[in-house]
Amino acid sequence: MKSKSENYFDSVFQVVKLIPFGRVTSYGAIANYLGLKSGARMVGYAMNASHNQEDVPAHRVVNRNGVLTGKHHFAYPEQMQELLEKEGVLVEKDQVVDFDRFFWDPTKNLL
DNA sequence: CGACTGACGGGGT
DNA sequence: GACCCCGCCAGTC
Repeated sequence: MKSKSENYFDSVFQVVKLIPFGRVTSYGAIANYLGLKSGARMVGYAMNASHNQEDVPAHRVVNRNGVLTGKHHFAYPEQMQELLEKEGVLVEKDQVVDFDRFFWDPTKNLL
């Protein structure tokens, strides 16, 4: 089932899976890592399919503003914030506190 | 086949 | 600093 596009989603999933505990990243960063530069939206789309992938911590993926834009897509909106706070990432007003500090860039995972 | 939408980002006004 | 518009690509109506 599914189309060949599944491979594209899989690529996004793999990157998201690489996000360390207590870290967050942005859609644009993942898109850039995949070469989709402006395809940040596609990353969010892929995350929508991540519902079938428990190993994909979509809650660690926020927009470049550090805002939990996709919280509404979880089982319940508060789940995303709860999961992040459980990992030590404080969220206030649907926004990650010290986002720049917790930000994890996939292109820097080589470090 | 055509048009709109969408978990975004960047640039311009 | 806030607001608006465009682009990108894929999926759905």
